[in-house]
Amino acid sequence: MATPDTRTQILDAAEHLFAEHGYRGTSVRAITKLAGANLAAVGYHFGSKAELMAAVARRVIEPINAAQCAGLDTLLARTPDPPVSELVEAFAGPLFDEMPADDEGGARTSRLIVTILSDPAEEARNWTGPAEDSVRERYLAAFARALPGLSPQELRFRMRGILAVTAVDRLEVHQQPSPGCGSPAAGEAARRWAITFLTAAMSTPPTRT
Amino acid sequence: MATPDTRTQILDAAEHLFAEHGYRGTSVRAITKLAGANLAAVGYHFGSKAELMAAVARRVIEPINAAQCAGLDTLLARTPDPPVSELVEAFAGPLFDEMPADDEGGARTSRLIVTILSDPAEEARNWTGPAEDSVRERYLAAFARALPGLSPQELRFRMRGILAVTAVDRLEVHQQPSPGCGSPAAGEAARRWAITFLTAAMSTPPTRT
DNA sequence: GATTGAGTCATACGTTCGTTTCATTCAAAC
DNA sequence: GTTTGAATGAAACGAACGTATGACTCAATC
Repeated sequence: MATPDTRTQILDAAEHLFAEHGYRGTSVRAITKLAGANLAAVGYHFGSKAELMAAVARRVIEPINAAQCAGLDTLLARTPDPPVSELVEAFAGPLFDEMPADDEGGARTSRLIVTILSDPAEEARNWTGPAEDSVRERYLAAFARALPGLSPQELRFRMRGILAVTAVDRLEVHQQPSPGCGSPAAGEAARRWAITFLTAAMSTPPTRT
Repeated sequence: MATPDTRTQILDAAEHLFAEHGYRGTSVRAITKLAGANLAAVGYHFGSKAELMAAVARRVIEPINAAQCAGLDTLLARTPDPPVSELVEAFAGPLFDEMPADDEGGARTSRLIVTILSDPAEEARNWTGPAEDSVRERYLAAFARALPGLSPQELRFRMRGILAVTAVDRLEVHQQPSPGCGSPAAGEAARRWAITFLTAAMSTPPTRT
């Protein structure tokens, strides 16, 4: 295979290192060294370290967002009121598809997503575009129809729960791998466990006030 | 009130800044400046920045662990088989009690716990002692009795879910505060939402295999 | 063959970092 | 009054950081 251009190699190296050590724990020098590129290449291709981080985040999030969007389209084409379980699967499924437990790239991706969501450095989080908000708002509306009587605040809380469970699960799988996990079967099992767990949580009646 | 000694003031300042900017995003100079102490005081009282972080983490986690432990003791003193909902409350409750959304110290604490759990810096991660593992194992056993038929792997998955939901919820509250959140009422609401959400998720039958 | 411009390179700049050193302070012990 | 030792203070260390600069390479264009 032809070696990719410098820009791509920097993106790959940055994705690897940002995922493992976070934004502040990764130096431009380490990135360019791993990429086999010159130190100044980051400035030339991306402008700054922060903009490189944004590019890395976009490249990872975009396919997940697209899959979530397409999944919702498919559901809504069939019925205007999809059941909770199918909404959960359409939303959480792509998070598993894009970070399979059985290949190394998936491990990096899951770790990187946690970084993007929780890194204390603002540079790691200030990258989201309108596309991401749009998808979340669409799911929010669909869940609101499927769960009448749930206050908007509690619904928001539950949607955060979906992200939390999927992201943190994938994180721990690779931080302290247990025997047998990492196989394709284990990845598929985790996916179904998550759907079970989250469908039950989302479907439960509103908290009595 | 008498001004606390330098050591305590450094701990307070470090807790504040580590919570807000993470381990790598906080400099010893910023800590000592906020504490009104000399730069060398950190080295003198704690040895290094990493050991200061460990001291901060211990001070925050210990009361939570103790409360989780005591809560389980109380339940088990009443019945050898507590219901899932009460186990969930005993486990997740202290996480909310120790980080109330309505006071500033609680806000700091919640952010700090997320830092401890997820900061990419190695110095912030590998600090948990055997006491923390012990409590988790005890809850694991109690949940296993309350949820017969659930495989150990799926139970582990669900326990991770509890931590994920509580931690990430408290994180986002302070990352993008929405109007009205931060009030005592909102903090109490989040606590009850979490119990509802997690009890339903934990109680659901095992995934069909 | 001269020109151009994107890309790469070595290098340096100014800053900030964690840590160390050594002098100084000051209340308690002798 | 002298000694002692914990605590603090001012200053400096070397290393690593993100970024900027200017020269060089080299295929494409004229």
